[in-house]
Amino acid sequence: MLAPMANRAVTMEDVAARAGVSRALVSIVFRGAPGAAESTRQRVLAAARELDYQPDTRASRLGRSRTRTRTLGVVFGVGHDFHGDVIDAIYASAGPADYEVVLSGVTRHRSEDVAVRTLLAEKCEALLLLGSGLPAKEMVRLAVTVPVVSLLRPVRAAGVDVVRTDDAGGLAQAVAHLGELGHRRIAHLDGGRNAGAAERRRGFRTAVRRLGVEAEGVELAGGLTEEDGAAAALELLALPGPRPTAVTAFNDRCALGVMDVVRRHGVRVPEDLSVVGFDDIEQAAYRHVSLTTIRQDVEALGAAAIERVRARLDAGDESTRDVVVPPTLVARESTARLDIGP
Amino acid sequence: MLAPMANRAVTMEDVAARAGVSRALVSIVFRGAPGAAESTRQRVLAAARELDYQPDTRASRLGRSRTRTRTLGVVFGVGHDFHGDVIDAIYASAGPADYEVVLSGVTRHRSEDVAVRTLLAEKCEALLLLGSGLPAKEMVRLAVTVPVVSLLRPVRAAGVDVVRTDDAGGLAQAVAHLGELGHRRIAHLDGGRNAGAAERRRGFRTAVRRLGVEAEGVELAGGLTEEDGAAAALELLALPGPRPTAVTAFNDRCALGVMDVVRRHGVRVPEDLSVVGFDDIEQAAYRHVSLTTIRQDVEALGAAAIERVRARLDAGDESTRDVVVPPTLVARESTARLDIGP
DNA sequence: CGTGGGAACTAGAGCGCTCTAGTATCGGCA
DNA sequence: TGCCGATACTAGAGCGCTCTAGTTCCCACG
Repeated sequence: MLAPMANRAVTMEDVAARAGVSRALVSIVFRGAPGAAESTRQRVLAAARELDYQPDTRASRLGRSRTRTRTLGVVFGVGHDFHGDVIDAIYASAGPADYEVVLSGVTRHRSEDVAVRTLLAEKCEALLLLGSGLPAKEMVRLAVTVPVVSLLRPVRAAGVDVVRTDDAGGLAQAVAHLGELGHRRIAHLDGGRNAGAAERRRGFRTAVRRLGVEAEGVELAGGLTEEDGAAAALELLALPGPRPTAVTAFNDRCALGVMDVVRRHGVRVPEDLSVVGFDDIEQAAYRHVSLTTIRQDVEALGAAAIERVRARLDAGDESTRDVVVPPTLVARESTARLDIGP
Repeated sequence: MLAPMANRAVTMEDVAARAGVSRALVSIVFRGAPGAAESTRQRVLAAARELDYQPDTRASRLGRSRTRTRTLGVVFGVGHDFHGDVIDAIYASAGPADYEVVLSGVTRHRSEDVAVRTLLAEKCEALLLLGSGLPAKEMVRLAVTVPVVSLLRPVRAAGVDVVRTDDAGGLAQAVAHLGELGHRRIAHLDGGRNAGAAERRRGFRTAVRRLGVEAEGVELAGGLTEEDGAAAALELLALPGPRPTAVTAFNDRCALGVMDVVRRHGVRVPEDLSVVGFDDIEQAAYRHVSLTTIRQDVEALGAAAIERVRARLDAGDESTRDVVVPPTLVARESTARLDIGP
C-alpha cells in the first residue's frame, strides 16, 4: 500500500525516498556491493519490502553493460528431457558464480539460428549450446564475438570450448560389464551423426577388441528415439547366425525401444538378451524398466561449462578446452550373466 | 570491417551516422513504424547490414516501458515434452501478434516461484503458466498485478484466464470409441491431483453411464509417468472378477507404462486389452507403439492463450475466461473390437 | 591539534533504445 | 499567391538501473 504514485511500478527511486537514502545506495544494497552500513542495508531492505519493490533486470543489465552484463545464454531443445537435467545443473552452478541465465529454446518451428540470435540480442556474455546441431564453421564464427561452449556435442572448432561426457569410456564400461557377465557376441546400436555417436562407436569397438579373440561386435543403425531402437530390434532379430546376447544402445530411449520390441517377439530381457543404455534418464530407474545404463554426470557437466565461462570471462583464459567428464555404470536388471547352454 | 570504434558494440547511433540519418529514424525503421520513406528505409537497412548491427533487446524493452513492453513470460517444465509442443505453438502465435516471448524453466531445483519472480523482474506484461502447480490463491495474487493465463490446468481463480483442453469431452470420446468397439467393462487410470485429472475422471464417469446399464467403469490410481502406469497395470491384473477389456489412461506416458507391463504378463494389446492414452505425444505415433489417444490441439491452445493476452492487453477486456479447446480421437492400433467369446 | 585515511554515502553521467513534440518540405487547391 | 495538410525527418527527454568520481564524516595517530 502507500503506492508512491498511482499505477506506476515501484522503482529504486521510490525505495530510496522511503528509506531516506540515495538511489545509488539502494543499488549498492541490492547488488550486494560493499559500501553500505549494516543498519542502512536493513532499512533499505525494509523499505523495499514495504513497497513490494521488484528490481528491473532489463534496466540492470543495460546499466551494467558499460562493464559486464554477467548474463549467460543457453540454447536447448525444448522438451528434450536430458537437456532439462543439464539446465538444472547449469542453474545450480551459475548462481554462485554470479551469472544470470537466459534460456532460448529450439523447437520444430524455431531454429537454433533464431535461438542464438535472440540471445545475442540480449547481449549475453557467453553462449552455452546443448547438443547443438550448428555446423562447426558457424560455431567458429560465433566464437569470434562471444565465448561459446558446446555441451554434449564434441566439435573441433577453433575457440569453441567443449564440455562432454567421456562417451568412448562410457561404452567401454558398458562392454566391460557385459564381458564380465560372460557376453562375447555384443551388438551396438549406433547413433549415426548425433552428438557423441562417433565417440561411443569408437569406444565400443575398442572395448570389444579388448574382450579377446572370441568376442565379436555387431553394429546396427540406431538413433535417438524409441522408434529408432524399435527398428534396430527388428534388424537384430533378423540377423543371420547366432544372435548377439547383449546390446549397447546409443541412449536410454533407444534401449527402451529395443526392449519393448524384442520382448514382444518372445525374447526375454535380461535372460535372453542383456541391454545397456546411455544417459540414465528418469525412466531408466523406473522399477518396471530397471535399465542398466551409463550415467552422465549432469552436475559435473553443468559445473564444467560454467567453469569454462568463468575461465574465459573472469580469468582471461584464452585457450580452447575440451573438458571430458567421466560417466559411471549403473547396473540394474536389464543385464544378466550369460547362461551357457540351456 | 569499418568498426566504428575499437571493441565497442555497434549501436543505432553508428548505423544512423553511416546512413546519414538520425538515431530516431533508425529506430523507426527497425520497429517497422510508419514514417520512413522507402528509399531511406533501404539505406538504413543497408548500413545496418554493413556494420553487422544487432539491436539490443534489453534497451529496446527498457525504452518501451513508458508505453508497453510487449513481452510475454512463459513458465514451463524443462524437459516436459508436451510443454515443448505448447511452447512451439506459443512462439508461433506470439510473433504475428508482435509479442516477445521470454522463457523461465521449472526444474527439480528451480521452483515455479523463482521462475515467476524472474519473469516479473523482466517486466513481462503477461504470464503464461504451463500446467502450473501454483496454489489458486497465489495465482490470484499475481493476477492483480499482471494478466495470468493458466494453460492446461483449470483453476477457479478470480482474474486468472484458463486455456485448456476439453478433458471431460476427450474422455467421453475415448469411452465412446471403446463402446463402439464393443467394450463394456472399462478401467480408467486416474491422474490424481494433476492438471486436468478431475475433469477427465468426470468425463469418464459420464461416458460410461451413457454406454448403458451393462457398462461398468473401474477407477484405478494412475499418474503422469510410465511408472504410474506400470503400477496401475499390476493393480489391473490383480483385480477380482472379470478383467476390464479396455483402459483409458490419464495420459500417453501412463498408457505406455500399462502396455509395457501387461504385455509382459502375457496380456496382448489390443487383442486382450484395448488402451487409450491422452495428449498424443510423439511416441504415441511411433510404429511399434501405435497408441490410440486423445490428441490435444496444441496450436489451438497456444493461439487461444495469446488471444487472451491480446484481449486483455490490446483490447482492454476485463472478463475472466475459461477457454476450452476440443481434442480429437486419434485411432491407432492399441484399440480393437472386442471379440466376444474365444 | 592537525591530518591522513577509510567507511558511508551521493551526484550525475551514462547504457541503447523509444517516442512525443516538434521542424522542414512539398504538392494541391481555393 | 497563400495556406493547409500530409509526409519525412529530428531533437531530446525519458526508461530504471550501474558505477565512477566525488563529498562528508569520523577516528586513529604523530
